[in-house]
Amino acid sequence: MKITMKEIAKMAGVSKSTVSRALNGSGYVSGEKKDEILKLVKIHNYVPDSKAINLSKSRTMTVALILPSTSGPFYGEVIRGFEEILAMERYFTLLMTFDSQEPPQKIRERYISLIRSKRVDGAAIFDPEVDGETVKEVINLGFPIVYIGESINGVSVDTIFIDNFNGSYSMMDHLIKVHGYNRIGFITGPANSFDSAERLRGYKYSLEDNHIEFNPSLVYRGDFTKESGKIMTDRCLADRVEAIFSSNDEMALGVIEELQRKGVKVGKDIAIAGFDDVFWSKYIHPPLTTVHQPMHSIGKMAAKTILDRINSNDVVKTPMRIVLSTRLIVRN
Amino acid sequence: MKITMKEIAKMAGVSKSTVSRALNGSGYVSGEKKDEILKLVKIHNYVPDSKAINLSKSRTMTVALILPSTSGPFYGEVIRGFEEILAMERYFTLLMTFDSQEPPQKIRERYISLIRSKRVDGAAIFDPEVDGETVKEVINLGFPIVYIGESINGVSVDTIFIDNFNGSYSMMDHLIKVHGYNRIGFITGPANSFDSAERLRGYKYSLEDNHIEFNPSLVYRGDFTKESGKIMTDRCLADRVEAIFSSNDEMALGVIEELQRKGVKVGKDIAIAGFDDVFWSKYIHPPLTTVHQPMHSIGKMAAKTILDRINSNDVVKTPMRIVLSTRLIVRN
DNA sequence: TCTTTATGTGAAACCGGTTCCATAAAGGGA
DNA sequence: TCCCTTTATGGAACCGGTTTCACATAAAGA
Repeated sequence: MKITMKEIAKMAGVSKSTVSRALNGSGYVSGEKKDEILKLVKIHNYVPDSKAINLSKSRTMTVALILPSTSGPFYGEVIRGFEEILAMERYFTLLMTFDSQEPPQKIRERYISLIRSKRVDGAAIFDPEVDGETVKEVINLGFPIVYIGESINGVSVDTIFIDNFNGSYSMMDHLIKVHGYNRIGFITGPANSFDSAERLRGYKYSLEDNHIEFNPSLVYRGDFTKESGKIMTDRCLADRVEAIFSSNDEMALGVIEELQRKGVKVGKDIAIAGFDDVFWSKYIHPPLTTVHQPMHSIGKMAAKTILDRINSNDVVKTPMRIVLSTRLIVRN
Repeated sequence: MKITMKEIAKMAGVSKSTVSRALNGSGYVSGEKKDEILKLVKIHNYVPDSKAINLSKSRTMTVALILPSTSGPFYGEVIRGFEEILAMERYFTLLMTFDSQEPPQKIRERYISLIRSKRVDGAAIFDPEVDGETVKEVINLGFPIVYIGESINGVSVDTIFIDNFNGSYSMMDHLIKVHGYNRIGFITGPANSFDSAERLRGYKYSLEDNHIEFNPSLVYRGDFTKESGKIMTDRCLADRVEAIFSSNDEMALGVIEELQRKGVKVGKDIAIAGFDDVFWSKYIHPPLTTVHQPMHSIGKMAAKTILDRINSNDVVKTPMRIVLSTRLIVRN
């Protein structure tokens, strides 16, 4: 059942070393012996055991992708981009997810121990609420690591994230300049969300640059769920905003449903804009104007960055901060 | 940088064997030595190299999940269910995807070689258009394998799939018995789709059981894309059907959009039903009546089945066919 | 007191490859 | 002809753990 290199060697009347060389094309092997070995390999369907290769080469050709979930509209795209690049370089993707129920400490313990056990050659980590201390601990492991989704300050680590600020800024610019709205409400995400904070910053700066005074009472704290969008709708209506800019599509959907329930005409009486461009945002009624996030590119860049680190012997390579642009999607 | 068991042993003044036993709790180790070893392990942050463990135990604690993609509404759910179960048993998930561009032969070559290289202890394969020959080849590798998404005939292999037939049957039953429709059009998927074929079968049997004659001219060949839904709409209208049952939600959406463009009242002049219950099907206007597919459960069952095979020393265990029920979602 | 039996430990083999090194024959240049 | 490469090959060490086995000692049973 399990044929090893040793047996191939015996059958071919050569040593293991020669079989290894023949298979890898390393070192010298005479033509005839090579043919004979390759013939036997084919006949017996021999495939080297990757566990042995991994050990002796001390690398696994595997990179971990660590993220909060695999469902929902984003992560699938990230995974796809990631896997796409890794597969091209003959690397494998080890997936690790953590659900938000799990205590943060446990989550980090899990992925740190994964990395320390050297089961993977590197890791891309998408841990939206990670703290600086953890990041430091992780990079001190001396492994190729890239953090996704957040700009981590004060720590030397490769990061890849989305330009939330400019995405938000340009959406506001659109609402103000193209549609002429002045009174625009903003629904934030949860307090600890870096993404949300950046989007709020874009909102503020755009107002300022357009000479509209920032009114804190038009900023509503949501939590990225549809439900919170619904809840905030009433308050927006009470404040008589002309447009609502929701910091994600999910809440925008909540707003739309609630408005429709109340008989308010979305897009006429009040305008809605979202952020994310999740895949259903073009299917809802009316289609949602939103900011597209290049999740697929994020996955690809993460993979490229990691491979770059793995293949670079230059240990002291300067960490990079890769910012990917968003794109305004105008629909309604 | 890299501390090994040997060095821990030397520092503790014991042999590797003792360290190994202390760490794994196997065999006898005296209390004091154990404490001393554990102390050193903690101090030096020692974590055994999983590559070495893998080799000597000849298992990897890793299971492959092989599927066509990671994006879209389905696969994320499958992955989530799969990973969820594996993580609980301290197994890892190795993800492998293939895009539809790639020639089928290459795809299979890739995953067969993955399995043969013994990089994983088992694999769940979601390969919708796999042929019987390939499946035979795969199971002859003697590895724990489960095929997802399709009932494979004549081959002894664990399979997990959705009850497309009954899902379709009960939708038809609903349309006929509850709404009293007699003239129902059916839009199929592509010719090679097993799912689509089963749904068509459900359509036919339900007609038969309800004493309505099957009319082949009311079956329209689509290809699961929204576009093909649009295209078929005209023909449905020409044939003056009372209801259209689309074999997936995507095409149903195409139909709805096309009907609305033509000014036909969806739900009044003509009824539409879909299949899949994708995320957005409840958000479109009007909300779509459809058949829910338990993708999350599929992932979970696949993982459980694989783990079961891995942990069972009973080699000749009878293959299982696990059929997961669909659920009718009535919305409009 | 004399076996058994339970406990504790290290040397060495093993998992299945890669790689270093010594050795040797063949070919090429002076 | 002599010396130096280049080509070929096998033995042995190594990667970093696990596991078997032999042996030693202490506790328990007869």
